[in-house]
Amino acid sequence: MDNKTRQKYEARARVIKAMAHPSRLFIVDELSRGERCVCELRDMIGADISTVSKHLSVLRDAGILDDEKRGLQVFYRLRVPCILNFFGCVEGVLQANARRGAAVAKQ
Amino acid sequence: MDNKTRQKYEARARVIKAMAHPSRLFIVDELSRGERCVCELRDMIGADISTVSKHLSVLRDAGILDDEKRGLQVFYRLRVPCILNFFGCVEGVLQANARRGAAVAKQ
DNA sequence: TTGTTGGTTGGCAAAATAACCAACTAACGA
DNA sequence: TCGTTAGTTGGTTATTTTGCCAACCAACAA
Repeated sequence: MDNKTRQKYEARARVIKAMAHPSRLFIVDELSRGERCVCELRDMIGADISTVSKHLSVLRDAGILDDEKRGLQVFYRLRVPCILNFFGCVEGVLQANARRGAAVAKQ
Repeated sequence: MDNKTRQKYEARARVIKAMAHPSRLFIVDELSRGERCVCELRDMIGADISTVSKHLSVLRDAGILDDEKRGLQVFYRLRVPCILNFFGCVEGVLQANARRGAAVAKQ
């Protein structure tokens, strides 16, 4: 694998990595229904606000979210809606796993 | 977020996490063109075979790959082709980032 | 100006990942 | 049986990620 190819996959991995955390997946899912401020997300997730803020900046830095400050609050929204397509496929994987789990259990 | 919801996002994150590495992304991409044995992937990736083997088991354990031993070799293949849809969206994010980077540079 | 609210940043400790080497197993051939 | 090849597993070390607390910043109100 040459250097250019390696860089291509590293760039892709940075985007995927940004999604690779339960709270961050929740955020993406929630923002698919419209923008939310940090405090709303903190209430839903139930973690320290600094933790939520860091998750949001991971997603923003990856190019998945945009932020906008209005008054005291900062609102985040999805920048790339196609990111939602992930969920369908991931659910498919999980359901296939469940079926396989059941089949293995029967053996 | 209740416990059941948390578990849902944890399950999804496990699948996404399995993809969140440059070599594993490369493997998924390569297997989209057909099954490959471990040694072929090792040659392409250029890492120790034990490293490649561990990457493959991460993807298999997540339910993304299937493996089959034939003779001395173990062949891996994609179990869930829809995983490829990820790439299109990820490329879109990267291109949007590049445009934004150019725009920021112009400021 | 002072206080308050909403959010970000720095720092730290704990946990998870990653890569290699070494040891091992399985399948095959001589 | 013995050696070889293909791959997996265990162990170790280095790096990254995570989450909280504390300190800080920005916008607004009193």
